[in-house]
This record gives sequence, C-alpha cells and structure tokens, in this order.
Amino acid sequence: MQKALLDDVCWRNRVRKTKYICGCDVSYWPAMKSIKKVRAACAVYKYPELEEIEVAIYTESPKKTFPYVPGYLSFREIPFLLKAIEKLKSPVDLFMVDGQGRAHPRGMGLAVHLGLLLKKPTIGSAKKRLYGAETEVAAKKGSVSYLRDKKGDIIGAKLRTRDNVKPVYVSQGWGVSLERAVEIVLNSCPKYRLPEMIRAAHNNAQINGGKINS
DNA sequence: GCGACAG
DNA sequence: ATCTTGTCGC
Repeated sequence: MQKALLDDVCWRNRVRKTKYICGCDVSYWPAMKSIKKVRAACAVYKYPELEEIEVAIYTESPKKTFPYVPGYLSFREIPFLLKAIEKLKSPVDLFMVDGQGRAHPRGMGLAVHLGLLLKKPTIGSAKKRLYGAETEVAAKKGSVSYLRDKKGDIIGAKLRTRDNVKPVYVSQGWGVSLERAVEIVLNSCPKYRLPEMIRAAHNNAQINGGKINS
C-alpha cells in the first residue's frame, strides 16, 4: 500500500500561507501490553507568533490497536489522529506530526501518509532516526546536515533546534519542500528542542500525567 | 545470520 | 510509547 501511494506524493513546495499550523500527537496507556486508552491531540498555533489558537482531543478505549512496527506507524496512529483533526473548528494551513515523513524506507512515513489523506501540507518532525544515512551536525542552533537514501538522494534533515541539544529529524510530508520544512520547524522552537505545537499536542494527549493510577 | 528499528 | 530515578549544566 505504501509503495502504491507513493505515486500520489507531491514533493514540490505548494505552500504559500502558513498562518495556522497544527501539531499532532498520540499517547497510549499503558504503553506496552494491553493498551486500555488512546488519546490523540491537535494544537493549532498561529505562525510565526506561536500563539495557541485551539486544541482538540479525541479519547478512545479500543478493543485492539494496530501494533507498533517500525515503518508502519501510520496504520497505528492515523485513525486516531483523523478523529482529533475532524474536531477542529479553526482553519489549518499545515500539519506537523511527531514522526518521519519522507525519511522512511519507502518514502511513506506518517507525515506523508497523513498529508495524502488530508490533501493538506504536512511536515514530519521526529526525535529519532528511522531510515537514511546520517552525518554529524554542528552544535550551533540552526545547523543542518542531511539524511540520504541508498542512492545518495536527500530524504530529510537533521536539525539542531537548540545549542548543544540533541537534534531533531525533519522531513517532507506532502506539498512542502525540505527547505521550507526546516525553516518552519526551526522557527517553531524558540525555547525548547521540539516545536511548540508538537509539545502542546503531546501534553494534551497525555492520559495520566506520568502516574500509573487513574 | 546480524544489526537496526519513528512512536 | 510509558514509567522511575538520578545527574549535569546554564
């Protein structure tokens, strides 16, 4: 399915106005075996001011969830993400997800798949590498190095969003150039390692603030 | 066969 | 991903 969907992907930049960016994330409880609750959250932020405009949350107690399998995260999280996204009332120009986009074994990471379904520009911002050859990136905020596939083509970027802090992996989703994606992610990290809208989505998706109870 | 492996 | 606990740097 991922290989087939790749034909519909637009790597060209077709984004002009990015006044409203929505960060998305999903949390599970418990995390490992027999998941009882899943919560997806979306946080719309005004860009580049980074002011929160709206938050939408969707919670469910699914009988069964698609397992986490590296390379197939889309099938596990997209169903929940769509539920939270459809609750949004405010307009969104671009979606940012916590995961890879083009930097994926088949070029079909979560961000790309979601963009195809929504027909909206998307960007993938991940905390760890999934695929691609990487090189060191300078310690200064704003520094970039690139992720390449086996052919040597660039499929993503390793971006330092804070001085001396572990970099984030940025890659194209749908309809956004890598250059633009890197620029947007960097402008969304004024004080923390991760983009503000993703941090907000992550926080709102938390089911038990770090405790085993409730 | 072995190592890697988003969340 | 989630949970726990401790340490290091600005």
